[in-house]
Formats: sequence, C-alpha cells, structure tokens
Amino acid sequence: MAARSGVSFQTTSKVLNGGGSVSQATRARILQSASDLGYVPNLQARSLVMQRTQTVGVITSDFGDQNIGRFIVGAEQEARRQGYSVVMASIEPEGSGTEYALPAMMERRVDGILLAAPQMEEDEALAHVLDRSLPVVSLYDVPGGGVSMVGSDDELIGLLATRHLVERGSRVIATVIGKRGRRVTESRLRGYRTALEDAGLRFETELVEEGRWEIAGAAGATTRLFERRSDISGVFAQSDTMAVGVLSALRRLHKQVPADCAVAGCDDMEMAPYTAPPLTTVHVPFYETGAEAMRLLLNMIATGSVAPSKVILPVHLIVRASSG
Amino acid sequence: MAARSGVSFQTTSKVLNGGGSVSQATRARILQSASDLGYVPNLQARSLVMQRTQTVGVITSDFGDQNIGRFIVGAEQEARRQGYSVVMASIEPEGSGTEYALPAMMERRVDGILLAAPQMEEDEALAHVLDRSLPVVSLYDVPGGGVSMVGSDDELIGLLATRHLVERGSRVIATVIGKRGRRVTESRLRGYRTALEDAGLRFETELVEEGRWEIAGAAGATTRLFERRSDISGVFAQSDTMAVGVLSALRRLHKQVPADCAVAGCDDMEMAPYTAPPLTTVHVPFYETGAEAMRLLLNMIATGSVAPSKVILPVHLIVRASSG
DNA sequence: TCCTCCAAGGCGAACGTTCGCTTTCCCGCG
DNA sequence: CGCGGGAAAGCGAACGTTCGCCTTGGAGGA
Repeated sequence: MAARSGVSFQTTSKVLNGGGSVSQATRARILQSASDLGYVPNLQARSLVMQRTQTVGVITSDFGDQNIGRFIVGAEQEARRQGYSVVMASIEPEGSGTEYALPAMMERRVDGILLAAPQMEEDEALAHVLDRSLPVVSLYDVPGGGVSMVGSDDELIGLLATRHLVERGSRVIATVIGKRGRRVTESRLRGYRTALEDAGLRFETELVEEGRWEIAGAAGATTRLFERRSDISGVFAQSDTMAVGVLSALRRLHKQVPADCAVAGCDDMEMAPYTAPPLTTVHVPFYETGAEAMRLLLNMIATGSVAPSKVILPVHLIVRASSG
Repeated sequence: MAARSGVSFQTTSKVLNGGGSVSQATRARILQSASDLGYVPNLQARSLVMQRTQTVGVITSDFGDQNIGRFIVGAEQEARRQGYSVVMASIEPEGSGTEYALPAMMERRVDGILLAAPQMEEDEALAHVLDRSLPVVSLYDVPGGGVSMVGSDDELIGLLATRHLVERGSRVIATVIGKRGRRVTESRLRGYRTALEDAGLRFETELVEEGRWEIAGAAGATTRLFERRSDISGVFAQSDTMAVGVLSALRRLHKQVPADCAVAGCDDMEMAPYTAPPLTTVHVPFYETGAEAMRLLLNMIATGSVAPSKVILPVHLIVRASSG
C-alpha cells in the first residue's frame, strides 16, 4: 500500500493516525489507496510496539445467568464507548479461573481485568496472581483484598426486603438463601437478621434454608421450611430466580400469596412484574454496576493507578402484589 | 530470561514449544528461569509471525437475553476446549454491526467470526463485508447467503406447538409473534399456519398479534387478541418469555389456564417448569447450538475451508400443565 | 550570494516471537 | 589420523507497526 502511493510505509502510518506533517496531496493519495486496497490496520503489531492492547479481559462464571449477563452488557458497552475491546473467559462453577482464565488473559496482554465470577471469592491463589500491577476490578469480593470493587450494599438489600415484610404484618418470616459461605449470601442474611431484630422478632436458624441460587433448590427449600413451620407468613428469597421457585412451591402447598404468605425477592429481574402474583423485590442496578466497573477499570488504566477503591451503587425496594 | 540461562532467546523458544533439539540440561535450566522470572509468552508477537491469533470473534446483539446468553456460553466453552479465546462485541438492537463490530474484529485479526445477532438479517452491507475469505458461522440468516448456519427448524417449532394445541382440543388458536419480518418469526408463523390447515382450521390474520419478543409486548398483544375474539381457547407464543406475558395477561382477564385457554411457548427457558401454570413448550437446544456453531467454525479454520454449510439441531415438544 | 529555517518525508530501530539455516563440537568409524 | 555425521545451539530474517531523528529541498532574509 505504501508502494502503491509511492511513499514509505512510515509516512502512511503518520497519515493514518494523525502524527507528523504530511502534505495534503500525499495524505489524500494515501487515504485513497488505503480504501482501494481495503487496508485494515493490524492491532497486533501496533500493540506490540505500543505496549498496550486496547483490550480488557472479562472473567465470568456464566453469562447464561441473567444477572451476570446484565453486568456484562453494561461493561461491554462502556468499554466499546471508550474504544476498548473485550476478551471473555468463562470459568466452570467449581473452577478457580486461576489455572486457565487468568494466564490466558496475561498472555493476551490485556490492559486490565474485570472479574465477574462469584466463585473467585474462594480462590486463595488469586490474590497472589493478581499482584502483578495490572489494574483489576471485581464485582465480587476477592480474597486478600487489594482489588477494586463495584457492587451494591447486600446487607441493605436483605434489610429492605425483610423490613418490608415485617411492616406489612408478617410475623414469622423465613428466608431462602443462596450458596452458604459466599459473601453475598452472608451479607443479605445479615440484613435479614438485622431487620428481624430491629422489629423485636427472633432470628431462628430453622427459618433459614439453602436454595443454592437455583429455582428447583428454592422450591425444595420452601417445602422443607413449611414442613418444619406451618405458620410462616413471609418469605424473603435471596434472588428473584429463587423467588420464582418459592412461589411455585407455595402454589403446590395451596398457600395464597400474599394472603397466607407474602414473598419478597431481590435483583428485580425482567420477569418480576409478571410472576403470579407480581413479585415484590429490591432493585439492583446490574447494568449500571457493570458499566461503572468498566469505567473504573478504564480510568485505572488511563491513570496507571492501581490503588484499590470501592464503589457502592444504590438499591431500592419495589413493592408489588406478592406482598401488597 | 534468555540471558539469565545463558542461551539465545531462540533456544528458549524451542524449549517452550517443543520444537528443535535441546539438551536436557539446558531445557531444565530454561524452564527453571522461566518460572523464576514469571515469564508469560506474548501472544501478540507470536500471532504476528504465525499469522493466526487463536482468537475468534463473537458478534452478538445482547447477552442479557437468556437464549443468546446460552448460545454464547456453549460457544465460549467449545472455543476454550480447543484452545481458542473469544473476543466479544455486542451491537445495539438497531445497529448493524457493519460499522463497528466487524471492523474491530478484522483489526484484531480474529481467525473466524461467529454471528449471533438476529438483526444482522437486515443488514444488506454485511454480505459484502464478509466476502473476505474469513470463516464465518451465523446463528441467524444472513443476507446474500454464503455463510454457514447452525440453528433449529423454526417452522417445525411452530408446527409442534400449534399441533399440540389442536390435538388437546383447542379450536380457536391465536399466536403472539416476535418482530415482524424477521426470519425466525416468519418461519414459526408458517409452522403455526401449517398445523392449523393440517387440522382443517382456518388461518386468520386477526388471530396473529405482534409481541416484539417482549413480555410487556406479549401481554398487550394478548389483551388485544381477546378484545377482538373472546372465544380464543389456545395461544402459541413464539418465545417462552412472551408466554410469560401471555399468562400474565390471561390472569388479568380471569381466564383459567388451561381450562379456558391453553398456552404453549417455545425455547424451553429455565423458568418454564415454574410458571403458573408450568409452561408447555418446545425445547430448543441453545447451548448445543452455540457449541456446534463454534465447532463448525473452528473446523473451518483448521481446514481452511469457507464452503458454507447448514446444520439443523433437533427440537422436541415438552407438555406441561399450561396445556395439559 | 550565502546562510538559516521549516515543511515534507525517509531511515533505522524496536516490540517479542517463529522458522529455516548455519555453525560448532564431539564421537565413532575406517 | 582424518573424515563424516549428528546433536546442540546460534544467527538472521520476518511479521506490521510506532517513534525519534535525520535528510532533502526550497523559500526567505541579511
């Protein structure tokens, strides 16, 4: 292409990204032959010399999951707006990511990494790997800290939902929780407990059942709860997906919602207004969280800073018929 | 690192990817200092000389969408299994992808592209851009053809669902369709029509309403359908998501499902067994479709072939309470 | 007339690899 | 003792860029 317009290839480079001084005539000539020949710049070569790839890595557990999907849409769109591309790696639910995803990202020389996989909380090796002065933002807790985080106040989420159930008159309130031991689970559980105690109600472990974030799991958990205690008049599910399982189990038990038992979830999934009955929930801004996380990451990349920070996005209660 | 173990960097290359002949002693020495120094190979440089990036591009409309999310999980996992990374670009619902996503992929010199965005059907410029002898597989129709496709038989999907409604005794069967003009929509509609005519029922345009793939849209469509015809006793929704909207609207109209009106959807989303009542649907193997598409793409890359082919994956009816 | 200056463009190096060839050295054989 | 051969390692080039610096040539001023 340089040959075709009769100049050195360095001059074409000057034209294509604005630097140097080139006369109007040759500039036009180069641009012309570039489009004639269908020239496509090679980002590999460019980033080899520039030492930056304009690419960020996103490590995620499962974008089949609605919430994580929305995180990622937000993140990807923000990256695109700022001229970055996104390389994705999803890791198995049990996998740590340390052994595959992270090395793959490093080999590709990504400029930064966005972590969107809850199971990385449990990966102790992670903190060690991440010390490499590469900007990293996570949507979940990371062992050892030192990594920036963007998320919502999970304790507040549990508190808002449970307090609402209390205020509408439920006195025996159960909760279906996610995976035990995970930070999200424990925080939301703490909020639930605080709301109960604020209202002078006792926290009882027999009112807590594990649904493992699954619909079927939540349905089973609900059945078990009612086997133990038939006087339950409110259930807080730690996700809307699980709330669907709760509603389904309550139908099978011939409980009227909300007359016999109110239900509240959290996350505010797309279908929440269309469940039977429509689901009371706490809205969590997944899309915004993803976008904000990416914004933070790109900012760290631009400024070269690696100082960890923490951003908390607001949540709010949405009351619908399942508790109204 | 070469310096540290006292050999030329070319020799280290031989060690690291098995070629050439290197003595045990130096091999060990090199491996040792590689791990000491935390050496990470640079894929940019490698692919610059190798002329292949071990990366495929995935262009998608929205992984917030459950179905597309599952496509992509399948595709990503298959890519990973074969040692490929995935670069993602999502395009706006109205956007064509031609102006942003494709150039971005070409600049990154991906080895192949997987198209997972239904709106690309409408992009006439696309066929032109794709002629570049790069392997491409699409999950949706692409104008101009010449691109490999993996998907399901959408006409059969419409046929199975509608025929089931006929067989269970519904005589006036309406359908809530996706976005008009899109191939999926038209194919599923054709299946619906065929099933009706096979049973000697008339196809009536007043029994067809557009839900635009949205829950709210489907709820509105259902309301409009019943305003026109109160004798509808069966509804086929072109997606399970829309079926949720249909069920929600029927509740508001105080119609019993399935007694007054049966409902069937398609896609078999995760929540289908937990709607009220559980949803009859046609299972579509999204995960497998994504995996199969990626398998086909990587195979085209490996063999250097660009001959378009077409793979159709099987679907089957799942009967649940909404029609049972 | 000669010097200076600036615009336009060229040149060489570097980024981190792979690959094909060449060189070195030692060993065994005739 | 000389020679061939093979294992081990080095060397140079190439991939497609960016960047800093150098060269050229013409215009303008003293």
